[in-house]
Amino acid sequence: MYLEQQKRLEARLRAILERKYDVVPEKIALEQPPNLAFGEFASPVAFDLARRLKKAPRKIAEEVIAELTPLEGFQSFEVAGAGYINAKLNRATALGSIARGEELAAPAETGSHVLVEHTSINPNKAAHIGHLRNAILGDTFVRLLRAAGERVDVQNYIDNTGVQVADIVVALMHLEGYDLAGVARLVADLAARGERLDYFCWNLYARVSEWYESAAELKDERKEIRLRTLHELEQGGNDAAAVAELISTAVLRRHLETMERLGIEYDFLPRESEILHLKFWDLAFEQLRAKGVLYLETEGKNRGCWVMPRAGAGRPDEAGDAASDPAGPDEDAKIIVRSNGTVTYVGKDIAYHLWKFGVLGRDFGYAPFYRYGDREAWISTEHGVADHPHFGGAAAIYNVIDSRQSDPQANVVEALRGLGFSEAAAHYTHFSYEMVALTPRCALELGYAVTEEDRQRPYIEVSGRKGFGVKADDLIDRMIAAAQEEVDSRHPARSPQERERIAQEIAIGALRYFMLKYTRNSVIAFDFAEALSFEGETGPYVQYAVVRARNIFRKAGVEPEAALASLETAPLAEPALLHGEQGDEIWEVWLAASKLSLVLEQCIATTEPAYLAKHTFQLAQLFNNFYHRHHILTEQDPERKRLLLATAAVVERSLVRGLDWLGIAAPERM
RNA sequence: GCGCCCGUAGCUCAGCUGGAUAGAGCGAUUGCCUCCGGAGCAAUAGGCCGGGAGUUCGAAUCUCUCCGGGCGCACCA
Repeated sequence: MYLEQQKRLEARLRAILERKYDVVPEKIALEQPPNLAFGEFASPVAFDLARRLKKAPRKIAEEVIAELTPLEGFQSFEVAGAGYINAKLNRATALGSIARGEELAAPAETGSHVLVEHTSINPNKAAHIGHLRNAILGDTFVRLLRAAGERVDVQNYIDNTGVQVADIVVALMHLEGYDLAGVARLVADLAARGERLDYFCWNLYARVSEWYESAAELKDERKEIRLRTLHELEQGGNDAAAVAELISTAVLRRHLETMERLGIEYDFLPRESEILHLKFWDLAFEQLRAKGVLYLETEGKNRGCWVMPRAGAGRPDEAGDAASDPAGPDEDAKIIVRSNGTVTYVGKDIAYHLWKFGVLGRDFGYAPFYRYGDREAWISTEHGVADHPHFGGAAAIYNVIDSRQSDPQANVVEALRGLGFSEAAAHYTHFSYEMVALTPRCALELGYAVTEEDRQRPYIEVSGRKGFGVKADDLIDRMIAAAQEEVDSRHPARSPQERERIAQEIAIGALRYFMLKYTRNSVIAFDFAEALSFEGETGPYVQYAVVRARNIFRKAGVEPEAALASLETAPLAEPALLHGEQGDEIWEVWLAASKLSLVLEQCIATTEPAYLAKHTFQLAQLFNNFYHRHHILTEQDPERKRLLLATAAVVERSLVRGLDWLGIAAPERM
């Protein structure tokens, strides 16, 4: 993962500190100096030592440097500022290391089994831009984990028996008057006309939400229909459940198609219907009750419910039995089983997560559901097929869920901990992110009625219930159209098929980059002008840098690999080419290109893909700058030309790989 | 009321475990095609990093507090 030189410097620093000052630092801090003039690495260790040794940091730095020199691969060391130890690499040697791809060496397979859950859209309407952020973040993180050698299963949880699906069933059967056969015909008709079912449901869902509220005197009656329908779905074996199955399955297929346009695939689609029918909850309840995580409330407003104390709600362990607490019932406790005996969402989620960690004691049935060229996405069923892969039983899980759900997520972790699965609880990560909202301007542009109050806000929350938002496929369509227009005008001579493929790669690159460039806890105030931009800090900008590099190799008739290999067989004869003003510029590009693995590691440690997006942009920027200052093909000095070509090659390699981890293709032309 | 997130240039956002002159994109102004394609490059203007206090050799970054904005806290999912 790192350059040999860096490892060597760290080891030597550690040895010096131990021998000379008798301190054993946990980690040797190595930073990247703000300016190349300070060298390639800088260590602030002298500052820490200064306090402990009551000695001036500069003095310590000098002493350390005296012991550092000489060090293989390094040219010199010096004290700078208040006591930094700055290290300068032997650039020509380091160049060889980078050209060989030393720091890119594939990491060893960790063997651990990681599970990432993302997307998880209610299968009752079209996916919107908020879902896109979720799926793109999740998919990118999966790519990062796999790049780091993890074995990852991707799951997309399908809540096919929840209120949202129930609402659509109510809309079809009560509002529209369809029966089961009628719904089947409707689905077939829409498909025959090439209409998107999820779009049809988008409008229907907004209408039924309105219907519940519209007539005051009928409100209770309509809510009653909804509740009854929900129970019918949970029980199964009736027409309402059959309609739900029909619609949710068809909408799910649409969601998978939408995501496939963005290169997003899943391994397993666990459904809530199986969690119910296979009675996952019964097993979870046994464990929860036996371990005293749940208790039956006998007093107060939660009387008759099985509840769980909330995390951080005082001393749950101490009293042992919170119900007998002299202070009275814990009214703030989380209800897991209602007084009517039904299980809440959190309860089902606890059972599901016990399965994820392989400690439930029961498995799903599996059946193939959706084909991706050479592989299959499996779905849960009650009985399943005999021959199937096994999912679940993960060592670590990541749940990509927006930050609004952090409370229920915390409840699940608390339950795991209460059951004694502290290892599992410690490897449960809520991969949280903020929502995508619309700017008031964007809402008006789309023709929505915006209240005066909303107009004053920085952004307005998207709402599927109100039908307020930008549908994922609409955005993708618009982006492809915009890219297509550009490609058509730039490459009229290319075949329509090729132009279309390039336009798609650019559009997807722009969309994925747009969703990834914001850090997770920043709310995205969506605006078409920004999303549709292909200039500046965008995916196409990075793609374009790759295209430029490739154009050079095409014209030169050289392969990038050969340009790099040339530095391995014959090291740079004139190290001076890497020094001076021009040399610094070139060397800076190499250094940035070599940081890819470091960035990958950082992205995983902080569950933040945005760092990689930023990094690829910065590298592309450095390269574009380099491209304008150094004209490669007309370079007369052969040794210098060899260096310039290799520079383009190392950038091309690094960018293509980084983009691949982001799920962004690098076109041959654009 | 309690919890979580945010407040950095006109706008949208970066700023890694506190560290060397606070960065980028967009927008504005001005340049750059005898050149590997300009989806590009260069330059200029623009910031008491929301206010205050504290910790530290050193704070945009950590702690407290106040102000402003967002989102959660249901026998909904």
